[in-house]
Amino acid sequence: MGSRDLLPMGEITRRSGFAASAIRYYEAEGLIEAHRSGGGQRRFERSVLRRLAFIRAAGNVGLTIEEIRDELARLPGNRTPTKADWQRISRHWRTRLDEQIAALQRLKGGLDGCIGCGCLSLRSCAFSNPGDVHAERGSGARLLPDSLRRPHPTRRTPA
Amino acid sequence: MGSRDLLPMGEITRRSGFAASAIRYYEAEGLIEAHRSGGGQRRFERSVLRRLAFIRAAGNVGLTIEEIRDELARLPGNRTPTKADWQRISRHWRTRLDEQIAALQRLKGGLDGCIGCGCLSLRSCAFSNPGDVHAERGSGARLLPDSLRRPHPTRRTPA
DNA sequence: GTTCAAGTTCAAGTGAACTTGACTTCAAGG
DNA sequence: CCTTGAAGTCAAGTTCACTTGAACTTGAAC
Repeated sequence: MGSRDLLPMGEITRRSGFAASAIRYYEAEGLIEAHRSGGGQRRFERSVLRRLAFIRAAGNVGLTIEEIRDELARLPGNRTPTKADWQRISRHWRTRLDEQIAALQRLKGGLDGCIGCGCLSLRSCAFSNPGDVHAERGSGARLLPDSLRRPHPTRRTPA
Repeated sequence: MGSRDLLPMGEITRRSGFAASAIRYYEAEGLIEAHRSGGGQRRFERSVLRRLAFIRAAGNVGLTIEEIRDELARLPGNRTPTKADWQRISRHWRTRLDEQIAALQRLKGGLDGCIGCGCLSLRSCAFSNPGDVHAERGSGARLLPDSLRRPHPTRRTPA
């Protein structure tokens, strides 16, 4: 079937909601592919709209470009994701989401306990203990998994 | 009571878990205050440990430095947060956490519906519709509130 | 008095995910 | 042919929350 009717940039930006610069960036990063017209203009296959939808969804779930690239790389070629593809991916994302939800609920639970306690003392408040009490190497129960700990580029290993 | 026994940097870093550079940064940003010794060294009041605990907690909830500064600014001076302070703040955070949790659950719900549907077509998949269907001005149901939409510095107004 | 860990400042770097600027070129209409 | 708007490139800029490095100075202990 048709490898004809390729879509120009404008169509893609309009239908995907991404800025042209983002589209180019994704191409440069290898998340999507583009053919070229006689002059150097990009011409996209219809399937990149699906890829872009995927990218947006994955981004919303909190995957990095790197992770998204990996995930996409497992879908052979431009193939429309199969049921199996989708199930694997869904599992991945669901796990992530479950973690995030659980983390937030733990945090909220701690907060409930805190209301009106006037604490926020370093030793007793569930919100802030990572610093003082069992200080350095956070072995104890982390309230937030790294995935939610504020995507701090450099903070990674607080050293 | 003691406005004596001020704490030096090392004590603060040890007990708060923040790096010295972070402490200095927070001072520069006006989140905390410091006295100075004869030479120029910082001497902190005990209360800044509480402030730092607050900062860490707030950061974990996802507040930006800007927001934390605002919140702190409402606590008069160095006053130990009162019950009322805490209740207001807790409400604020709880709201935010509730939003975040709800958002993730909506997302997960959409994902459940998606499993095995083989969709991710731009028009039907709950995960990716913001782009295509009701395109531009996202008036429809957002799956993710801005608070979770990936703190994208520049993405703010996708323009 | 000497030593040296602990402290200081200031400028510059980091990483993620794009955007912006400063042009140049393409493609379709008149 | 000429204009116009959509598209191209490439380097550099942006935001956030810090960290890092260089180049000193302090201050508590011996």
